[in-house]
Amino acid sequence: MKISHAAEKARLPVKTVRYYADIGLVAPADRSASGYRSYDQDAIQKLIFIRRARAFGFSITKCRELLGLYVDDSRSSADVKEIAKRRLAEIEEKQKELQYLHDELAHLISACRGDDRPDCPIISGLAQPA
Amino acid sequence: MKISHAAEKARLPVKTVRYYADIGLVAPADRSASGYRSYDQDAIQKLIFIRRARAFGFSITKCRELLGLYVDDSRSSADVKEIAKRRLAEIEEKQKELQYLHDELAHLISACRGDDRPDCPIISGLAQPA
DNA sequence: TATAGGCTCTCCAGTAACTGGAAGGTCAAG
DNA sequence: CTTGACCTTCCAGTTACTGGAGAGCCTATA
Repeated sequence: MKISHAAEKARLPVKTVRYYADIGLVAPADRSASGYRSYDQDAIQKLIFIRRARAFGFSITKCRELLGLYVDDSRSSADVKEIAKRRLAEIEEKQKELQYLHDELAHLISACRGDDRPDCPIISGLAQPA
Repeated sequence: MKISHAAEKARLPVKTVRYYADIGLVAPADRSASGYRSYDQDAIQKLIFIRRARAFGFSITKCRELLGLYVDDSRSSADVKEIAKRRLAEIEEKQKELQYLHDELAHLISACRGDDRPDCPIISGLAQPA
């Protein structure tokens, strides 16, 4: 299967699939005589796996690690769980930050009349050192 | 005031302050005879403004825009409010995404026994095309 | 006065994870 | 035989810095 077909199956841009091959994340199963990358079912499955893991916010490095566990039939589920739990903690941290940001910005916005006059609590709020 | 002092006042890394000068975001008030950047109160205020806006997730481009409004005494508060509201909507969008991610990952984690055995719902969950 | 240290300068390269584009090869259809 | 859609490689750009090299400057102390 040529790259565009594989990319479509995995729902990834062709450029990205090529990039993943370049960095040795997901190698094509083979190359045609003319140098075209050729993907089989197994490679496509890995691409899908990566797309999903990326959507969960796992970095390429973590994806590499997870992919290693994915292909390793002898891995323990504890290893995977550990990585996933750390990622979950990161997500929760990000959520807290975002909530804080949201509240503060919403507060500034609600304090702003939003009229023609230059007087603006958002601007002055941002200028506060805190 | 030399750069390290200004950076400290604004609570930004020196490298970043220099970078902001390079990209024309916040220029130093002056240069010493030997070429050292010299910052005054006004420039520091702008640096603080930028740090805060960045912490709110405004991009450098948006910061430039906001800084323009910040120094422009004739701007309307409506302009600022519009930018801030768009930003708030983005934050809320991000929050929804993150919540979805959180729930799905938490679900996978809770389904995983986390023992020595290779059987792992997280891995198989990630391998699903959806 | 010499020197040591701590600052500052510029410039270059690297980060993450792609994305866009140029120049050129391949392949099937008409 | 040509057209057009695909494929290849390689280079550059994106965002917002960060690290480091190599060199200049400034001040305090021996």
